[in-house]
Amino acid sequence: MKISSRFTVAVHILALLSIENEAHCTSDWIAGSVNTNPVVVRRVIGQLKRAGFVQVRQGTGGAFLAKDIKEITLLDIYRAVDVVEEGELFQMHEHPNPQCPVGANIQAVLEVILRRAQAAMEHVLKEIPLYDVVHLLAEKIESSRS
Amino acid sequence: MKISSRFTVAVHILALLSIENEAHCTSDWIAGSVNTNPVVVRRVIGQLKRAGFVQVRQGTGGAFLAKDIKEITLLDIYRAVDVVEEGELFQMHEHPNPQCPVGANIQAVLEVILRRAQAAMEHVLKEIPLYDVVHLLAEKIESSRS
DNA sequence: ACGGCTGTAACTATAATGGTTACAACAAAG
DNA sequence: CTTTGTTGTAACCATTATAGTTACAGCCGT
Repeated sequence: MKISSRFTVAVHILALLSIENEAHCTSDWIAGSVNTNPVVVRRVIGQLKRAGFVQVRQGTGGAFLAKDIKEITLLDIYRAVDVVEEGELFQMHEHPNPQCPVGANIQAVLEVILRRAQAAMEHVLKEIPLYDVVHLLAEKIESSRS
Repeated sequence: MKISSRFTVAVHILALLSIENEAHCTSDWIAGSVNTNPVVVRRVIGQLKRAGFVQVRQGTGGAFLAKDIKEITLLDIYRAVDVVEEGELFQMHEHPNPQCPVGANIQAVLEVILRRAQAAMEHVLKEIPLYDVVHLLAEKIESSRS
């Protein structure tokens, strides 16, 4: 099972807004870069808006960044698009038998360990500001232009 | 999205085989502890068998451990039950627009970062032998008996 | 008033999960 | 050698999430 592409799409959108900040970034135009449907883009942008990362111009349209890219981490984005519940990356089986000593205790033991594993993954995301992604991207774009 | 409970069920089963090693561990009996259907248990055991962690007695039935629990890590189990593809915890969107500088380069940038995040999570699992789980479990069982 | 864009609802296809029934193959016990 | 209990696997189902799509009311600048 994979973590929904909503997350990587959200990063794509934000990086796009940062790099093409002159353009009139409509959902249609963004969808062209991501290669998906404009409605999918609007849905993700809706979540980014609620998190305060972007704003959208009413009527005339177009999204733009509403927060410094040094102050948005990948973890913030990951949380904003709601791809993994807090502390619930791993699915436990519902009701192990409380009569069985193993069934009665396995969940408590596993929960501690699995939360730690999840936290390790999320910690990596937390340490990476969107700024880094944008700058790695800018470098790559630069070098591929040559 | 959550990682399939096949993983936690597999850990449950292996811990059960270790702790109740006297018992005649049929899929029916194990299913009673996990609280699921025996076929679900047999499917998981099939994967654990392929990985060489358990053996099953033909005809008469019953599974038992085939490897030292100090030599099985949670990562091994996680791999055995095939819950997350190698390096693909995060879903990328299929074909970002190669004409767009962002679309053309975002995946390469994200892949490095996201693989690192996944690796951090899996590293935690790698450091935990089944032995630790079984012993934490045994302690808990002991203390809840009092 | 027009035209282009957004936000959202509603519907769809696809895929994975976990549960269930069914049954052939197998081996031990009588 | 037949009975009994178990395994391995196929087949099917309900449920859920994802991602794409159509449709349309509402907004706002021109």
